[in-house]
Amino acid sequence: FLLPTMSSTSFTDLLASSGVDCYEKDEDFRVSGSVSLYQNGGFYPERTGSGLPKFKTAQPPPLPISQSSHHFAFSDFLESPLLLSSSHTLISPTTGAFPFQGFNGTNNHSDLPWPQPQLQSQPSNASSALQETYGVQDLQKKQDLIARQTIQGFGSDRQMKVPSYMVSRNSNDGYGWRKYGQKQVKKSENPRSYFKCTYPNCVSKKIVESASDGQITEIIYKGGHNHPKPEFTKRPPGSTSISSSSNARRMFNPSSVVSEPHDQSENSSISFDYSDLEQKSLKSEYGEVDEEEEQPEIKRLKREGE
DNA sequence: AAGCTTTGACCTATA
DNA sequence: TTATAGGTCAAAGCT
Repeated sequence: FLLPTMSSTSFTDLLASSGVDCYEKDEDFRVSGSVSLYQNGGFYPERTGSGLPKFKTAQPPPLPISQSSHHFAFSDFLESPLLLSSSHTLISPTTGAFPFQGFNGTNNHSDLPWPQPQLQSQPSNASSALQETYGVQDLQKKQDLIARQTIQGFGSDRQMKVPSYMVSRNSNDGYGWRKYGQKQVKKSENPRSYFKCTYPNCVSKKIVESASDGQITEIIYKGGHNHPKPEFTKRPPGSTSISSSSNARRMFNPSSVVSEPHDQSENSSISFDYSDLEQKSLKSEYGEVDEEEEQPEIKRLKREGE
């Protein structure tokens, strides 16, 4: 299942899917692979007995991810934050930081096409990481922090910021988000922006904490989407790239045909094509060779899957 | 005109 | 009960 290309997926591709891709077909709350980070990091929204999302959970439930491919789209894997921890992490084009490099091999998934069960079932890893990262002594009091394990602290011994282009465009995760508030909170020097999913009746929300320079320092997801990613996104005329939405859609309807191989949507609230951006960034700023070689492969394989 | 962001006010939970 | 902080509302303005 195209696994060989997964390791080539850049970290930024994964981060780009900052949304909790947890479209539910039923109350079973089946989630797709991209939730793995949330599992480890606590973004995973927990369900209460009433079926309502339970936010800020400290103990993410066991991840019911099927490792079979039929619940999983390649594009979702491409977007999966899981790979953020892979050995193929990239230098952030915007920050110059090495995102998610803090695992130091203990949670190295570089050779894993999919989150390993033991990792999924060990939320304490996140706790430990946080404890090391932040020196948190009282995890009971910090469960909220754990639940909202941020990208910046995910197994890292130093703050890792998400390149601003990944989120600052307001959800490069294929979903539409509408900002409904902003607040300066005490616990953080950076203001928080509050977003709601624009899909009708979708209660999914996210909170983005960003520094003054536009860099995202924290992303908190609340609730899961009760719908697939929008299939059609706005895009500039003449665009020929595939959007993450289109890719994701295939997960729900594998037989669907994506007419355009590379939907490059630049609509700020719908989707954003990071792969192109990343490629450009890598080429122009870092002269990345691997990505230059492998990105076309990814695109080619994407087309093959259609 | 629709949909978005901004932003002060308001609501709610917690200590 | 009150103070505080975080989250949300909603009117206004913008694109």
